[in-house]
Amino acid sequence: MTTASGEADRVLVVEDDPSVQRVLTELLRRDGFETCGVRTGGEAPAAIADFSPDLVILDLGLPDMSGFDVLRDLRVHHEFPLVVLSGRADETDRVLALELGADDYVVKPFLNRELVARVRVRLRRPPASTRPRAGAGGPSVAVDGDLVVDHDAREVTLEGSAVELTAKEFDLLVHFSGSPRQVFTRGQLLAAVWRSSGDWQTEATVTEHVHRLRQKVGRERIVTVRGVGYRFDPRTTSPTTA
Amino acid sequence: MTTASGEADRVLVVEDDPSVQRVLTELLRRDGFETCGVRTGGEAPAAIADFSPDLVILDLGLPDMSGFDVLRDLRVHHEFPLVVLSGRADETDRVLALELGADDYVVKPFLNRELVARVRVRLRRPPASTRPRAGAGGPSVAVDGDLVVDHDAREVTLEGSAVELTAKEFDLLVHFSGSPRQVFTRGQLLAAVWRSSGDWQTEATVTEHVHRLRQKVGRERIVTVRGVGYRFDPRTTSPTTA
DNA sequence: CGACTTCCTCAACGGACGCTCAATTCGTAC
DNA sequence: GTACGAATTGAGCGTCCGTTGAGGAAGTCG
Repeated sequence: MTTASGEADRVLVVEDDPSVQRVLTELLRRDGFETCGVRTGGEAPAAIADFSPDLVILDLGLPDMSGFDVLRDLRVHHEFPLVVLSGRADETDRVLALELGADDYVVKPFLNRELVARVRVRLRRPPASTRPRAGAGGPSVAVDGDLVVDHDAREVTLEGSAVELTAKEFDLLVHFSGSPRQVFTRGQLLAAVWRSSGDWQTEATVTEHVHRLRQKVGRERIVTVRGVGYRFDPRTTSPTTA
Repeated sequence: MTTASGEADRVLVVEDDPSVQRVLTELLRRDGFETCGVRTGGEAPAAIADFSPDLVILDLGLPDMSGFDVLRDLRVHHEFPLVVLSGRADETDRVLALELGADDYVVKPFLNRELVARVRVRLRRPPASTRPRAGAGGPSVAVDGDLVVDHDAREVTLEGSAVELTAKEFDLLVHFSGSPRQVFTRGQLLAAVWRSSGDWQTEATVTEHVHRLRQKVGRERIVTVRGVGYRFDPRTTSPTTA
């Protein structure tokens, strides 16, 4: 029952010691995972792009850069579960790694079956992570009735004529149209759309942008869920029509 | 910055050793969690119903029953993250606990700050973009005869037509429909649905909301258990059908 | 390098919605 | 018949949302 739907989960192992690397990949492969290994933190980004892992095992004691830096970088750009391996058992290191975004911290030397079990637990939680990230995966154009959202061109047309959206308005619309009928709280929208800026904005900002967006794409497309947040409702005109 | 919007996460500690119990609850409380402690596995279900924890810490070495049995039972009925504590360091125990549904396994004696860090990791809110779509995990739509409860959209339809529910009414319905035929006292419903506001509301408020909910989803679905509370009874139309 | 434009942020306010609770009526158990 | 618990109603009041406008940052053009 490891892999519900045919496809094996992919695990990327970032580990400089060749023997540990071999043990890990062999263990995981025997357990039904697809694996890929790199030796340095510098190679990780490319490997992630090529391999699209569902989970990453990261050795903190890499030769080329601080493991904590690698960890932070990975966490900023990616959402897959991240299991940290380390030779250091200090509490400080453990806490730091976990707070930087690691989902688990395993001290070397590790127990083989336990490590595999921990990997499986991390892959069990979020059942099917949304894979369509890398270029080819997701559709670059979302359509809803007479509203067309072109992600690549960052352009929106309504009834055939272009709609001028600002950057934030567009990001907001993309987020909404990517999960139709899903209710988002203002906090969630802040986290998703205002991700870049370090300082936390007020939730009033979200309210105001929703207001602007409504004026431009039609008031009825974004419905207010009082006490909770907002939801993007696709135009379900008369289903009989077409 | 712990949680997005004000509300403290609740942690239930199931641990027989009083001193460990005290250390744990004190640690967590100092870190901003609400805590509740019980001493045996047998007390756990009632504590969960009353306290509605967001995470449970479970000592495997309980006096009254096998920790593994408790673990399995909890996992069957609940979805909250579950951190296992144990004095036993054998790999077999670790693997077994993880495969039975534990989300983490910490060996005693534990490091205080690490344990808190691990609790926080398990409670870390999944980024909005990772939200499980309809499908696995927790079903995002509950159906009962002609009543459909869409959790993501926070929308309810009865016989195909939409029902307008307020925020509290919806939360209440979700809680009920998540545990059909389970009787809840008004106090339990307050703890589960009215969790945000620090001051305890009157139980009369629950009565009144049940009343409103009945008007909207059908009187017969919510049964009064006199002297105790309420229970959600699914439409057991003709069992012969289907 | 400076003026202009665009857009982001947030505070302020009016209005509406819904939460809360008290008071009264109803039903049931003893 | 009486007493206790639940149902129902209604009104006060707090909270949340929509809207507007001003201040300010960032980018653009001359």
